[in-house]
Amino acid sequence: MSRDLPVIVDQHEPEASTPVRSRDATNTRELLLQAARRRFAYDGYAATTVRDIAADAGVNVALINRYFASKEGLFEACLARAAEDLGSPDAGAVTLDDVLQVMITQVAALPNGEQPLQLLLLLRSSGDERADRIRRNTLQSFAERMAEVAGWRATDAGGEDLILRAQIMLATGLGIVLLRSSSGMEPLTSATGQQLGTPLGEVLTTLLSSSPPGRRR
Amino acid sequence: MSRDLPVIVDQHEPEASTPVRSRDATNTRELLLQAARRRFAYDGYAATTVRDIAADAGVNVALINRYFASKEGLFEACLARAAEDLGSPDAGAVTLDDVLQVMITQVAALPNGEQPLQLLLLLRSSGDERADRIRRNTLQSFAERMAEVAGWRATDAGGEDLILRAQIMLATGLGIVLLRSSSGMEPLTSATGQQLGTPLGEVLTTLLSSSPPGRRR
Amino acid sequence: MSRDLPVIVDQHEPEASTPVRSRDATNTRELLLQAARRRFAYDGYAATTVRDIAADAGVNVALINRYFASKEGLFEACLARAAEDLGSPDAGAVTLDDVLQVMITQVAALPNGEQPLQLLLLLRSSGDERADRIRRNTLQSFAERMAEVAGWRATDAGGEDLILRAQIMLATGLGIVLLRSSSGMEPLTSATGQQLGTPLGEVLTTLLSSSPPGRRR
Amino acid sequence: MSRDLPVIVDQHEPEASTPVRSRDATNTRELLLQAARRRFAYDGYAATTVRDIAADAGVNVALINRYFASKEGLFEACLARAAEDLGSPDAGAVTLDDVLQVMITQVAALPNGEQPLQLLLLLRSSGDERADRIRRNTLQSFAERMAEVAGWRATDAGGEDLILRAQIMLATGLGIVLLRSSSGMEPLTSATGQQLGTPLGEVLTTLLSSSPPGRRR
DNA sequence: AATGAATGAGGTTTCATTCAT
DNA sequence: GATGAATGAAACCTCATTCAT
Repeated sequence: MSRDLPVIVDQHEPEASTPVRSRDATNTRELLLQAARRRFAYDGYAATTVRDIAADAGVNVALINRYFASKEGLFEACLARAAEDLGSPDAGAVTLDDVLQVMITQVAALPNGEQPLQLLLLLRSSGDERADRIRRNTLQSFAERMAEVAGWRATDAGGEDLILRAQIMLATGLGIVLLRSSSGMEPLTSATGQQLGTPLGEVLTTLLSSSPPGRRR
Repeated sequence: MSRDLPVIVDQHEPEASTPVRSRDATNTRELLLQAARRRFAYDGYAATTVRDIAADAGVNVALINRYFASKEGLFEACLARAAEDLGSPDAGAVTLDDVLQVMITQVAALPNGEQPLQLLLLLRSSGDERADRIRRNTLQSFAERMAEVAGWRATDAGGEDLILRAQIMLATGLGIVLLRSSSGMEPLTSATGQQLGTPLGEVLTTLLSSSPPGRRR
Repeated sequence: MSRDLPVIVDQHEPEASTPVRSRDATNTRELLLQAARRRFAYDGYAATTVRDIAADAGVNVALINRYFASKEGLFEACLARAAEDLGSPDAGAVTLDDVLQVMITQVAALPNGEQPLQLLLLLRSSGDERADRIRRNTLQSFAERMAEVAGWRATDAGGEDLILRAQIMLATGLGIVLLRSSSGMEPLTSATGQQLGTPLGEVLTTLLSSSPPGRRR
Repeated sequence: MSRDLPVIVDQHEPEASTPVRSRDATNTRELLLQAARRRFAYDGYAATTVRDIAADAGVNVALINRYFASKEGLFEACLARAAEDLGSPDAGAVTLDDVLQVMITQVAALPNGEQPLQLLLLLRSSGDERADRIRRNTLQSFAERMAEVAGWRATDAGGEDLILRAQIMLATGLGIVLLRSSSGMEPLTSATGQQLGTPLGEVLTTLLSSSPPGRRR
C-alpha cells in the first residue's frame, strides 16, 4: 500500500478538469489497478466491465489489455496486490492483540476514510483457476497465521480445532466487511473501528485464547 | 423450506395421461426457482446466465421470461422465497439455544446433504433497487430477531449495541457460509454442523448473552 | 454441391424485398455456409468479417456463433464441405480425360454461371491447426488421385516423380483459379471452359501421360 | 534484386560513432521493406499486423507511418519493389530457355536458400485500388513478355491464344509457389530447382513452343 | 403451454494510427 | 530521428429477450 503514491492516484472519478493525459505508464498502471480493485471488490468480477474500470481510472479501455493482457489478468494483478498487502503486516503480529489490530484495520475504515478492499476482493471469484488459487492460498495462510499466534504449530497433530477457530474468526471479519459494503445495515455500516473493536476482541478471545482451560478437546 | 423436498420436484416427466396440465406449469416454475436459487447463490447474479438455469431445470429458456418476466424477476422471486424461509422458523426462537440451532441449520449441511442456500443468496446483489430492498430488509430483521431474543426491544433507547452485536453474529454465519462455498478452505468446508456448533455457540454466548449485567470486560 | 438446394439459396445480396425471416434453421445454416464460402474464397480468412458474411446471407450475425460456434468453426465447415465436393466426383475418374473434365469443372464457370470456389478455398488459411490439416489432406489426396489415374500406385518405390507432376498439374489449376478471381487478367479471366480445355489438356498429357517412352527416369 | 542481398541489410547496430545518421534512416526503411515483404507474401495483407513487421525489422512501429504513411503505403512500396525486380531480369530473355530459367528462379529457392517472394506477393491483395493496379499490370506484362518470346506481337490480330497460354504458364508458376509456401505438400515443397526444371520445361514447351505450325493436336 | 429461431445491445479484445517526449 | 504511451474504431462473441410456430 505504501507503493500507492497516494498523492497522485487518489482520484476515482473521471477527473473532468485536466484534459492533459499524463502519458506516464507506471502511473496509468497504478490508476487502473486502483480503479479495478474498487470495482471488483464492490461489484464482483462478472458485474464489472472493463469500460467501467477504464472510465473510473480516466484512461482508455485498450490500456487494460496493453498493461494486463486481459480483464482476467487485471483481476489477478489485483489479487496479487491484495495478497502482498495482507502478507506483510502480519509479520509482526505475535500477540492476539496484534491480530485484533490487523483485523480492525482490515474491517473498518482506514485513517483517510477509505474502506479497505483486500478482504472483499478475496471473496470475489472470476472462475479462473490461477486466480482462485491465489485467493485460496491467501485466505488459508491468513487464517494459519492467526492460529499460530494462538499457539498452533504446523507440526501439531490434532490441532485442527485451532485452525477451524481461526477460520471462523476470519469468516467473522469477512462477513462484516461484506455486510458493510453491500447491505447498508445499520448500525453496522457506520460503526467505527473503535465501536467494532470491543465485540470483535471478545470474539477473538473466545475463539482463540487458550486461557480457559478444558476448552480444547 | 418444505418446498425444498425432492418429492415435489420429481422432475419433468411428460405425463401424457393426465389432462391436468396446470400441474406442469407450477412444476416448471418450481424447477426454475430451484435451479435459479442454486446458481444465483453459488455463482452470483451477474455470473449466472439464464441458459445455465434453464439447462439445470431441464426446461426451455423462454419460459423464464414467460413465468418471471425477466432474469431480474426470477432473482427477485428467489429472494422472496429465501425471505419466507428465513422468516418463519425463527418465529419460535425464544432462547439463545434456539437461535444457535437456526444458525447451525443455515450454515451447515441439511439432513439430506444439500447445502442451505438462503444466506448465500442474501449476499448476492443484482444491482436492482427492489431486489436489494428485499435483501436488506431480510437481513436486518434476521439480526433484529436475534437481538430480541437477547433482550432487545425495539423501543429501547441506547440498545444499539445489542443490534450491532447481533449483526456481527449474523456476519459470522454469512462469512462461514461464503467461505465454505467459495474457498474450499479446510477444515472449515468439511466441518459438520456438530463440529461448528461448539465454537459458534461460544461466539453467540459471548456476543449476545446478557446474563452478566456488566458484560463488557 | 447437389445438396445446395439452389432454388432457395441462390441469392447473395441482402435480399431487400422480403422482410419475412425464414425461421428455418437448416436453411439459415446453408445460407451462411454459401455466403461464407464465397467471402472466404474471394477475400481470404482474415479480410472477411463475420458481419460481411451475415449481411450477405441476410441473417443476424449472432447466428454464426449459434450454428458454427465461431468464425473459425464456420471456416472449417466451409473447408469440410469443399473437401466433400472434391472427394466424390473423382471417384469415377479413371482416365486422364476424366481428370481433365474434373479440372475444367473446378477451374472454369459452372453451367449456372457461378464460379467454383472449392479450389480457391483450399488456398486460404486461417492459421488454425485443425483447419490447415483439412486443407493439406484434401489437396494432397486430390493430387494423389490424379497420379493414380496416371498409373501411380501407393506402394511404388521411386514413383515420386509422378506425384510431383500431379502436384504441378494441381498447381496449374489453382493458379488459374486464383488469377481469374483476383487479377482480372484478360483473356484468362473471361475464358470459357472450352477455351481453357485445349491448353489444359496439353499440359495434363505432357505431365502425366506415360505414352512417350523414355520420359520417366 | 541486388538489394535483397543480406550484405546491405546487415541489421541495425546502433553504430554510435558515425555522425552520418541519414544512413540509419534509409537502412531502417530497407529493414521495414524486407520484413514487410516476407510477412505480406507469406501471410497476406490482412493477416499481417504492423507490429509483426516492426518486430521482425527490429524497429519502432511508429516508423512505419513515418516512412510509408500507412500500412497500405508500405504494402504498395513492397509491390513496387517486386514489380521492379520482375521487370528487369526479363529484359534479356529472348529464348524460351531464358524464360524457363527466370521461372525456375522465381519458383524455387535462391542460391542463398531464401525463397523468392515476388510472385507470392503479387498474389496478395489489400483491397486498395492503387495497389491492385500495380499487381495487375505487373502480372499482365510478365505474361506478355513470355508471349513475346514465343512469337507474339502486340499488333497481332487473333494472337490472343498465345497470351492465354502464357498466362496459364504464369499460373503454373504461381500455383507452385503458393503450394510450396502454404501447404507443405511433398515432394513439391522440398523439390529443388533442378527437380522442378524438367516438368516445368515440358509444360513451357507444350504451351508456348510455336515450332510445329500445326501445334494444336 | 412450450419450443427453438432470431435479434440487438453490449462485452472484451485487437489494431492502425497519432501524440508527446 | 526515434520512442512508447495513448486513442478510437471496429472485430468477434455472449446473452437476455422476443417472435413464430
